[in-house]
Amino acid sequence: MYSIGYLSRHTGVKVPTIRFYEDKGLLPRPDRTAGNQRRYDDTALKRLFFIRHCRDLGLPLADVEGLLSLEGASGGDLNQAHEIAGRQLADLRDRISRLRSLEAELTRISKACDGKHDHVCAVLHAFGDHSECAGPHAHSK
Amino acid sequence: MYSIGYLSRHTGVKVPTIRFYEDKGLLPRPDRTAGNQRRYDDTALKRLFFIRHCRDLGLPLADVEGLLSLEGASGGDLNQAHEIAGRQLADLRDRISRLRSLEAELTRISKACDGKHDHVCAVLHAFGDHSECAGPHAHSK
DNA sequence: GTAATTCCTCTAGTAACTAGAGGTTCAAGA
DNA sequence: TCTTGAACCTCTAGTTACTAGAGGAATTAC
Repeated sequence: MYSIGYLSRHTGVKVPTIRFYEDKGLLPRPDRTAGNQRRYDDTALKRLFFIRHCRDLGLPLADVEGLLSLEGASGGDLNQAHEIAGRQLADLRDRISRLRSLEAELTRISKACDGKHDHVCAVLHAFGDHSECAGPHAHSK
Repeated sequence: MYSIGYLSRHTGVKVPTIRFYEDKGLLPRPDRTAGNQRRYDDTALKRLFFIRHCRDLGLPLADVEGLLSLEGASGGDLNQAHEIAGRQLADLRDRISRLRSLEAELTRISKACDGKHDHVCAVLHAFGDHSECAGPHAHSK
């Protein structure tokens, strides 16, 4: 049986965050000691690893919950897992392409007046001037 | 003089968000009509464009505030603007590289059991298994 | 036995908005 | 001038995914 601190150290998820996941229903309520402290087993440890990995991959908690609910599912239900992975991938690619155009523009801005910024700085101007952007850029997420 | 709705339509910033920015001190409190409605001038319009552009570039509001406070500044103060642009650029590049490694992994996961997902799905397995990752990936932002 | 560490619950705060309730003002047409 | 509908007002509360802190109890190490 593991304490919450042990879980935290081994998964890299902070202690308050573990409690937060419990609150949200992502982790089942664990057994408690006589003194009311949480004690976890290996199943909980694995589940927390799973959550952490999904979060690292950028999945929102709602999707993680969806995946967790598929545990032990079979057949058609598993299409949901594929769908989540696919959706996430598309989202990721979109984010990357948008960030790349932002990178191009920031590079432009940063170089705008290298060194020689006297009285009216081109950087400030560039931040304010949308018209110089290479392409359209939606709100970054 | 422009209404808040006009500002919204012309900058693409939603009406409640404009009020929010005013609350946060990013936009000065505008004049009001006898009936207490906000009326803006061109200066406010430009300022809002500036804010929006910065937000599109991914700057947090705190940084936007910093840039706005540099208005009319000269000499050394302008280094701050460069610093913000540079910092933002570094952050962006970091995000892009992390997202790219996530993309690689999600691609792997998505292909894990194409079509043939019978009873224990590789996708679910892959989501839970950190050890198969190509490289380390910190929490995506 | 005692001291240090870890744990408990609870509230509130973060960023950057968004949504809704309930009510007022403005602008345009009849 | 009157009326109607759109746009405006303030205020509260909700969103996501945590994080921080207060005040106190339990556990662990020596």
